[in-house]
Amino acid sequence: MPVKIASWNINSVRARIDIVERFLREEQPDVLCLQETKVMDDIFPADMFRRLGYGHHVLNGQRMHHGVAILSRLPLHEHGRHDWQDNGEARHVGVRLECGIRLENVYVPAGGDVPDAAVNPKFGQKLAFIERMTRWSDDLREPTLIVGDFNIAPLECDVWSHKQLVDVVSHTPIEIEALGRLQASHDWVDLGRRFVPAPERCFTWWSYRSKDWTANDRGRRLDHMWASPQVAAAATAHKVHEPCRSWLKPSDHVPLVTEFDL
DNA sequence: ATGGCTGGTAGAACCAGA
Repeated sequence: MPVKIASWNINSVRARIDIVERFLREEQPDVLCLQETKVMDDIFPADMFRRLGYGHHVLNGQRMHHGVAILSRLPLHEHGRHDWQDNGEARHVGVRLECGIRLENVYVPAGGDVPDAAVNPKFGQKLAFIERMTRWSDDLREPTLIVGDFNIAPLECDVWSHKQLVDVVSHTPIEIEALGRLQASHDWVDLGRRFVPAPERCFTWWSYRSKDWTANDRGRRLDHMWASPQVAAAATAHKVHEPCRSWLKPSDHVPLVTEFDL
């Protein structure tokens, strides 16, 4: 059975509701995972999703910041949410699809400005989040797809300039090593690089601060979809939906879309 | 010229993102 799964850091689902609708109409994913919804569950803009046939909602939101959501045309069964920072922030929710696979939607902390846990606690929290995810992943035995904003660009070709970003949070060696341990803990397959082999350009985020994001293309690959080996084997197509970065009032991230034959 | 912008919330000479 073909299943199409999308993931998008939306940077406020209320501010972005019109382009989310456009994306659903044009792309027709079966399941949409959102990060940075920035809204409490009781005022989540659920009507648009229901109107378009996405009647199954699993929400883990909070006021102002963070927040994740899974909207689906297929039945979902929530199986849990982890607080991998142990500080109450809403950054994960997991569901099971009826075809059997688990789907985990995660928003890894950005980590602040200074890549030194001694002077910047947010950086330490980011590393702790990844380490706790790794312990969770160690024990995982079911076929799983984990998607979201990992806030780490692991490969040299995942940023516009490795040399200029090597000391910038999101591309530092210590973060990349932590992400590598997470990947090794379950033999996770990086679907982005399965379908777009390195060193081909594959950015998913461009700063708002550039007047024209296309002009110098200073992007990073911060968003990812990782699959258990047997789920990865069922993937038939994958893309980064770059045009969304030019839509009206865009998010600074663009969606990832993967098709499976499950 | 990688912070130059943006959203939420308050009503900011704010905070946070990455």
